[in-house]
Amino acid sequence: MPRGEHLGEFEQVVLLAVLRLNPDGYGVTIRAEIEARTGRDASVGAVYATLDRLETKGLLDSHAGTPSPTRGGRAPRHYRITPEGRTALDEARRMLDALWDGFEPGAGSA
Amino acid sequence: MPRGEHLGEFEQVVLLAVLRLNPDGYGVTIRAEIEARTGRDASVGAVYATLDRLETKGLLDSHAGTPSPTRGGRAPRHYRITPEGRTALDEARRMLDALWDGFEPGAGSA
DNA sequence: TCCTTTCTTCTATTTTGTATAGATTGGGTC
DNA sequence: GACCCAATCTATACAAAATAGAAGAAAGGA
Repeated sequence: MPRGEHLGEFEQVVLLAVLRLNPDGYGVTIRAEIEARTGRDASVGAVYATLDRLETKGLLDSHAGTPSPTRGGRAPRHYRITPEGRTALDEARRMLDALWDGFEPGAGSA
Repeated sequence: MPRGEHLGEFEQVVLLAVLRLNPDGYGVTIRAEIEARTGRDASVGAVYATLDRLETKGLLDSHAGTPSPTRGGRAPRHYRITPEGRTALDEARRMLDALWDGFEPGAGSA
């Protein structure tokens, strides 16, 4: 198996959050989405580092936004998922589904 | 990851394979199960290292098996998932499901 | 004995994940 | 118009997880 082929756990989470917010998500809202959906409070640095890595891999791309918040603030950097990113996500999901098959979550018995 | 809170990507895969093989999986068969189900050819070292880490965390436990293969061979170490392991798996799945919700895989563009 | 088979351990290295601190930007305030 | 403040991103350092493959160990047969 060629190296660097799989999405890390947090990479999947971030990619999914970007997908949900498409195409306007940026650092702060992405982090908020993760927390809102999963209850997981990721650090700011963790989010940006992962976003950056994902962009380097071509799974995400970004462009500067216009700074128009109610008061002050630096221009946000918006992220969009690329077709490659979407494919990687589907692939990761397919893999997990194949392993879960027949063992639905919560089915403690057996 | 604050003190063993989240499962890594490969940790999830290995845990799931152990669950499927419960309670008789061991290194070699676990690796084979992963390959059979996902097509992913994980290295031997990756599997054992992960198994070990998972056991240290209490998500898996192991016991020596009896060596009864058709011909020779060292005794295998069997792995079973613990209730904590099962809980961690359900939690990881719940998190991913929450993020996928409304964006079923393969649904390409809106 | 020693060879073969099956399975596990070990060590080194790269990739991912996390935290903290700080730089940058633009608007408000006086 | 200099200064402060809040929102956002960047840099750096380090910890944990993932990878690769060679080496070691135990059991049975020739």
